[in-house]
Amino acid sequence: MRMSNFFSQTLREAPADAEVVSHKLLVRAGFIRQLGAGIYTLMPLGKRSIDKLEDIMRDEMNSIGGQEIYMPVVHPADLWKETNRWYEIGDEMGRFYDKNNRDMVLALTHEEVVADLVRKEVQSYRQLPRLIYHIQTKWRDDPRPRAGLIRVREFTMKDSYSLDIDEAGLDKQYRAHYQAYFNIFNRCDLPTVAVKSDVGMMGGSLAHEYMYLTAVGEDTLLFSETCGYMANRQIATFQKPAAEKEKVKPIEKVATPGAKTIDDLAKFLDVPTSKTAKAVFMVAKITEGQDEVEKFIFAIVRGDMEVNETKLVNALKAKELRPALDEEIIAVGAVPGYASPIGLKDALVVVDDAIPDSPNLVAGANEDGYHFRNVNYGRDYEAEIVADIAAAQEGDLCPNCGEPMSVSRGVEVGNIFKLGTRYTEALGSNYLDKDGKSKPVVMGSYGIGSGRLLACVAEEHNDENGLIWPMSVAPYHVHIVILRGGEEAAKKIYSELKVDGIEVILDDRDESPGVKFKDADLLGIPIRLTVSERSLKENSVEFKLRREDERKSIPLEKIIEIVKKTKNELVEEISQKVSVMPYDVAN
RNA sequence: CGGGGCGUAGCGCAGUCCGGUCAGCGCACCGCGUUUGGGACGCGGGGGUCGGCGGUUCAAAUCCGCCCGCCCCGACCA
Repeated sequence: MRMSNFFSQTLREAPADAEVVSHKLLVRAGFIRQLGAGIYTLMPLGKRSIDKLEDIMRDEMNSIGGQEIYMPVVHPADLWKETNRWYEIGDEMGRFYDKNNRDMVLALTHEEVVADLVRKEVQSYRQLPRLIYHIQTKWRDDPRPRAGLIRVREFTMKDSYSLDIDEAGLDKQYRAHYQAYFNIFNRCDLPTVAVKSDVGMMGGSLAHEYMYLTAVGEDTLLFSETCGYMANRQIATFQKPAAEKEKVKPIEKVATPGAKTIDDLAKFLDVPTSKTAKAVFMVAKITEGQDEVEKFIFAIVRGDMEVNETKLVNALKAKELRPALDEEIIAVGAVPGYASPIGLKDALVVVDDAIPDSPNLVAGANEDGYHFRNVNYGRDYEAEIVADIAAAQEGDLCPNCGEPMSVSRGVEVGNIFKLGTRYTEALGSNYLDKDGKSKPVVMGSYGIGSGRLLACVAEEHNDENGLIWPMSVAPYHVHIVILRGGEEAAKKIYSELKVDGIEVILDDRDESPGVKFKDADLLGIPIRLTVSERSLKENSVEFKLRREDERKSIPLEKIIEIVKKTKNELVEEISQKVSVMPYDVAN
């Protein structure tokens, strides 16, 4: 490609909107342009890199038996009504009407379509197992897109779907993906870790997320350096410090004027926060069939802990959870700041599993300015649900090894889910087994967002001068800078490399050397050649790797060979990063 | 959805408090010339409904109201 023909330009300055480095550089280098919040155009360079990522995904999917298909972005809502997700999913779903006023859905994902396909195509156990995948646009109307391509609303995803006769078959395909995903990320030179995750809106029994650890990530991970335990904060568990065993004491009302927060209260009564009960009021939307009901939730954790809303949602099997309004709190007979589980009406009480083991806590008295001492679960009040609803925090003890855990931020670049029969049962996607019995197909679903992956690779590989692409992801292999006097020789090298299948940018623009070098650094093509009068005088070409400072002088007659060899070495170097990862469900 | 910020030329910004030569600067872009190994220089030039609508006023980028858009934090989410 001749740079004089480029559609995109480089920018000396990044848009003020861009904050994270991958966003700034991808825009400045001309890989992407923004159209709206969380909506981006891929420019020619970006498109080429995305194609490379997607081809790596295809390769790995094919190698575990995947067959590529292509499913629509626009779905009739009926299908989503059948699985109930039309009702369960909120604003995140893009909905519209077609000309006949039929409800339509913009695909957030494709489980429904797969299950529909399966019920039409698969009749017999002889047709299983299968693995299908596609690379397609999704629309998820995320409340807060951010950080360039890292979190967007419209995005392309590779998603695969495994189809099996039973759990054992699913487990096999799940494990195959577990490894294939590491292969994909390694082939993009992106370090990732797999952590167990919440199953979220997908439903299902087991899920892993592939996290790229970076400060710009929006997920928080808890991990133990001692044993290697790692989990998303959403589901991370921890060993809760046991409360001292003590005799249950009689309940006692105390005046606590002005002590509305746990800290105030602990100070005022001179007790540790672990001797208090923290009340959190939420309103949950819970789906009952096609109906939605709102329930007032009174959640209680010990004063030294925080409520983890994901855990709470899961404990409640709720669709949505929001903080309760003051008037709602008052309506159930509670007093904000002095709330108590004792004497509530119409509230669903959920207590953390550390509460029943924690005697004689201080809790509100449901009366302005008063608390109770020595409140005991079981004696003074009961809960509808007792579950782990406390959030793990830095320093909490690892559930595995008991050592204090650290936290890290990460971006989820991929995920794998054991869906089971959630969708196939809902849609009647059954097969006949050997005994002629009808059974639902067992599904798994596995996704990788290509744009997010590109952004993460950019985030990982850059310096103050620009991007530094791994050979496998680079839009071009070689970048030739023509300086004065180098025109003819450069064009000859360009043509010869192209004939040999090397992808080359030729900077034939009428620009000063400084501009050309700056742009070459910004674009981050792995190999740079500089052809000039100066180098030609010595019958040579300057050769430089983007990631290194060293410049070499290569004789003209050897340059093609050296470039090809280097390109292959860089490809090989990346493939060396692919290795077998231990599969650890416990983690 | 809550909190904060922003919207003036393709990009980065000044001007807005205090209404009136404020339609401006740098980069980018076009022409000519010089320059040519790390974002060159000179001369000349093109480009903006000042996010939109409404209001106040003799006069609005500037004041008021409503709306739209974008970014950040939180909630939420893959």
